[in-house]
Amino acid sequence: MKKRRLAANARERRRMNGLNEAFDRLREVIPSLDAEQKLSKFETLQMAQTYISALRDLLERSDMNR
DNA sequence: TAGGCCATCTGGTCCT
DNA sequence: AGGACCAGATGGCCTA
Repeated sequence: MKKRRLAANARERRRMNGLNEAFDRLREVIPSLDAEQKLSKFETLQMAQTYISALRDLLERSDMNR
């Protein structure tokens, strides 16, 4: 049934939209060197991981000073 | 114009 | 059964 396929396509499109919105939100919270042009999805994940590691590091250091 | 990034379609599999 | 999730294929757009 062609109708079902089309409906499934639409759902998939919506699903990917949700995913992309999540990527946009993630881009907003990670600092990027040039705010100029946006990071690709892959770059976004990489930067997020790097950023989180840096913050975790910072946290550990500040814990040590108390 | 070749390579990177992306959106969309699709069929398979898993979950409810 | 039907929806959610996933990965592969394909084609379009942009830019280095």
